[in-house]
Amino acid sequence: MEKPLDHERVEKIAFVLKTIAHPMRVAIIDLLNENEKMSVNDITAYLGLEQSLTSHHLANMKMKGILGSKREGKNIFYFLKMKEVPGLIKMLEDVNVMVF
Amino acid sequence: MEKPLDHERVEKIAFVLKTIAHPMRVAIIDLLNENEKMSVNDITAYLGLEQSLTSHHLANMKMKGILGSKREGKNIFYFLKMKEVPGLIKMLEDVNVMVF
DNA sequence: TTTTAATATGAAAGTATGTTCATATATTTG
DNA sequence: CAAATATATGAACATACTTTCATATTAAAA
Repeated sequence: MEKPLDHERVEKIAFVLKTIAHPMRVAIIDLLNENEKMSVNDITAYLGLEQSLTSHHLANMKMKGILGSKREGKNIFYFLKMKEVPGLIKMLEDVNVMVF
Repeated sequence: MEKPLDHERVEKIAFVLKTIAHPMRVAIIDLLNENEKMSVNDITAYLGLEQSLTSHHLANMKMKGILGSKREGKNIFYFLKMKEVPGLIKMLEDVNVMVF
């Protein structure tokens, strides 16, 4: 039997989960898992969102260490930085939720 | 290259993530991963919470299919129901979050 | 050097989530 | 059956998160 997680770990785990626990964020992460890097415009267009909303979500995930970004001329490309994250989503890919 | 997740899947994944994205919930899940089943009292005592707060969290996770419960006399025991969930936490066990 | 394209930012509004408190319900025990 | 124990519930409040909107910034192109 393993030791229970200590308080700090629990906080960190919840922090990461909270950061990605939103449909738009999951979609963005999935996209970036398949594309290495994408501009804000591409993501916005691909997901059919509003520019500034996409930007807010990206900035938030970047601030929290999930994503990174890099300017290339007029564009800013975002990419996955926290390697554990796509795995989480993969693990839930076939999850079955009755409440839906 | 894999197909992007469809809208419904994204929603379901986010739904599960949202349900567990809270330190108390992570701790409860971790506890139930190591104990098969636990009474509300045990969980409350173990985590040092308030009875009714524990109860609210448990009820919420049960309603959403993460946990199940079973009465045994005076006690009600909760247990893990959604098998994918402990794996998510395991996957983040050693995650490193700079913002902290 | 003005205009256009791409992205960011901040504040306000809207919505959802977590917590507390007081009380209800169910089960066992004396 | 009255008291005690274990758990649930609902409403009020507090806090956090998401979205929108208007505007700022940066870089490229005309």
